[in-house]
This record gives sequence, C-alpha cells and structure tokens, in this order.
Amino acid sequence: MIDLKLLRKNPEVVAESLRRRRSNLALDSLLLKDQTRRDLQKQGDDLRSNHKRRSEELARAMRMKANVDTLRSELRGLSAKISALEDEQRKADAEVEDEALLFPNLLLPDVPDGATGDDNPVVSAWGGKPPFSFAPKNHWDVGEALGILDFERAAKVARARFTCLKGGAARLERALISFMMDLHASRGYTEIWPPFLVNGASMRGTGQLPKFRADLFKCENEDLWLVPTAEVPVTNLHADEILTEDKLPVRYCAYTPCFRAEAGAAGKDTRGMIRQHQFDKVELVKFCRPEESAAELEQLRLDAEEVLRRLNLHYRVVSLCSGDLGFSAAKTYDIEVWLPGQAAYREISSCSTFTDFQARRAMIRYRAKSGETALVHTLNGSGLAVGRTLVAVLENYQQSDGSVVIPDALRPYMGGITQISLPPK
RNA sequence: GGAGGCGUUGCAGAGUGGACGAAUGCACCGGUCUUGAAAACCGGAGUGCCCUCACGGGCACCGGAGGUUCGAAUCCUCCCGCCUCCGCCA
Repeated sequence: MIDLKLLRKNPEVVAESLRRRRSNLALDSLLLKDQTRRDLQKQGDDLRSNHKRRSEELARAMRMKANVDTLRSELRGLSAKISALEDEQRKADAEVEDEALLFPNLLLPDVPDGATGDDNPVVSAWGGKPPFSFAPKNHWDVGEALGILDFERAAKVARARFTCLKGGAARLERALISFMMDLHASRGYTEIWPPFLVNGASMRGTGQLPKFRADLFKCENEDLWLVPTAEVPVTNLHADEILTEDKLPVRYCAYTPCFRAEAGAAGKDTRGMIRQHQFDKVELVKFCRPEESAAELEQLRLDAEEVLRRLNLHYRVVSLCSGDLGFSAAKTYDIEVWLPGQAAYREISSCSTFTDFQARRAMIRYRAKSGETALVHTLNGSGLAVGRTLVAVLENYQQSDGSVVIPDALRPYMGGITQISLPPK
C-alpha cells in the first residue's frame, strides 16, 4: 500500500510515479476520502473523550447514592450518537482502504522510463548463444519425441495448460529443484517449506488481492487460495511482526508449486510448458532495512543468475521500464534465458524490491537500535522458475539425434543419468 | 468429525462490571555503586490512528468480529487459533 501520509504531504510525488507508470488513476478522490476519514476520527475522538469523562462522573455519583437518572439518559443519548458516528467512521475507513489498496507502488528513481516491455533496456548479458549444426527444435517437440512430456494426457486429467512430466523429465524437474535449493542454502538463504495454500489476508499482504483475484485459484467454501508463488507464504511469514534489527537482513529460499489462472492470457504461449496453470519455482525472499534494499536487490539478481551460470545457459538481464513494472514492485530486473528452439529470450526470473509497499500491507516492521519501529523492505526473485529452466535445458542441450545431454551441475542429482535418450523403436 | 479446556502488555502470570493500558516477576534500556563486572537500589520502556512546526495532547487496542450496559479484559453470540481425549487417516 502506498503511504497515505506521504500522499497527503506530497501528492505530486505520487502523481509523478503514476504518470510514469502510464496509470490513469487519479488522486483527488482518495485525498478527499482521507480527509473525510480524518474529520470523522477527530469528531469521534472528541465525543468518546467527553463520554468517558461523564461516565466517570456517573460512577462517582452512584457511589454517593445520588440520583443519576438524568445523567444516565443523557449518556445513553451520547452513546447512541457515538455508535452512529462509529458506523460512519468504519465506512470511511473501508473506503479509504479499498481505494488505497488499488494504487501501485512508487517507482524507484532509477527505473527506466518506457511504456511497454519493448522499452526495457538490457543491462547485462552472460554467455553466448550455443551453436547448432542442425535446426534446434522447440522443447515440446524435443520432449514429446523423447516421450518425457505429455500434454495430451495432462489435459485429460486436468485441462489445457497442464503438463505431465515422465521419466527423464520428471527426474530432471526434481533434480533442478534440489540443485537450486542446495545452491541458495549454501549461499546464506534459510530453506523454507511453506504451506501451498494461504488465506486471503496473506494474499492481500503481498498485493495479489484485492486487485488480481482473477489470476488466482481458490478453494470452494474456504478462505484458502493456491499460492501463485512462494513469495506469498514466505513474505507473510513475518506479517504483524516486529523483527529485531540485528536479525536483518533475513534471507529465505523456498520451493513451491505455483498455481495461476492465467486470466487474460488466452492465446498466448498455448503450446509447450512456458505458460501453465501449475509450475514449480524456487523463490528467494528477503527482509531488510530500507538503506540496504538497493544493494540487496543487486545481490538477489546475482544469486538468481548464479543458477544459470552453473547450468551454462546463456541469458540477459533487463530492467523493467516504468510502464511494464508490476503493481507491487518499485524496481524489477527480469532475467531472460536464451531458448534456441524459439530463437527468443524468455523470462526465467523476476527480481524485485517492493520497498515498504508489502511491509505496510502486511505490517512487517523492525525495531531499530534507537528503539524506533519502522517498516522493513521486502524483496524477492525467482531462483529460478523450474519449469522454464527445464525448457531451457531441453532446448539448449538437445543433440542432433534427438537426445538431451544433462548439464554437469545436475548430474549429481540425476542418479547417474548423463543423457535422456530416445526410447528404442 | 465429536467432547472438554484455554487465548491478557517481549516472556511468565494476576485481574470476573467502573479508579485497569492493565499488578507482580523475569528479560530489556538508562542511572547510582564498582578498577571492571555481578548483586543491590533508583528511574524508563507497548502498538496504531488523529491533532500540533514543536512541546505536548486526544482516541483506540487484553485472539478477531458483533451484542448487552451510562460503562466490558471481565457478561452473551459467532469466528479463528492452541492444548487434551475419542474417531479417522499419510
């Protein structure tokens, strides 16, 4: 959530960020609702203060056995007035909250300006496109020929946008998860195995609700939602907590399956495993002091990149421009892996700082040595999207005979398998 | 799923209708004492919202939401969580 005090004091700062995002949200209505809310609070506080004093008077009078009928009925009237005002106040609070929750995070100043993903500048690259002596195939062709990806049967038991992995691919998926978790755990991230269903408050805390309800799967008749990313359960681990400063920064890594309704993505990436209702992901999540968050974002990005380097997969990094940035993020790097079968770079990790936006929603704070409490900054990034990493391995490590060589870094996790070969005819 | 018990300020733990934002102990932060430390003694510490340039002040918060009452940590209803026993299950 954006900072309403800042909005009140510096509306032009918020307006400028919205303008850069190409958002058409207007501030007037929110500012007005905020003013109404504060007026009502002042009125209510004054009435309650008065009521409190008169009530004490009544108690004193009763002790002296005085007649209190007049005072009592007067107070009854005052109490009714307060009740009515409190209803109004609740309504006003909700109106401010409902509207404020729809405002995206403020951009960091160094977010490049731009309208769409086409405007995202490439900030770095690693490796090079691997040479092929033949025309490299799409991962679905590679996988179906090997009999390790089964889209049709997955659609039969679930529906479209699900994949069934089999044999070498299933093993590879599991190997990738273990490989990534081991790597991050060895580099200072504490391993977390969180719930895969969360309540609505958690979804609100990280910003999925109320705005992106349509992208989520929900359990019927329960306040339980399937996680779209480990970011949700892991960030909310510290909701409503005050962390001690010497524990910061807190760094977690977590594997979860991710469930996304992919509303509005009809017709996009309909073939293959790029865009699924269910996929696996290893996520990195950090909580830190505000002054550390810029450096932590850079390190987060490097930690995600390390996975691709060890797998020897070519990638580039783009900085999301103002118009392309996600709702909750203040700044985001996307890591895009090279997919030779599609001759394209595809997003495989997204590393973001959310500054205090999620911390304010989820009330995640820390106590500074001075004794003051302040909101932490939260960050997270994929490290990596496992399904897309599997795609990248299939496409980049495919051989002319249709087999796929296992990258060296994964071999310890593959039980001696060095290559996924075609089944005998 | 059934039966019962419980949920208070960082922790422990009092408080069953008013003077309770809440005793006490521990922990924590200052200070005195000490060469230093411990102990002892003195003092200070919750969170949020609002008003104020500030000093300061007001209001709310005893798991959550309602209700009864002039007044609720305390009484009532519902919900959530934890514990114990039974059932079921991996």
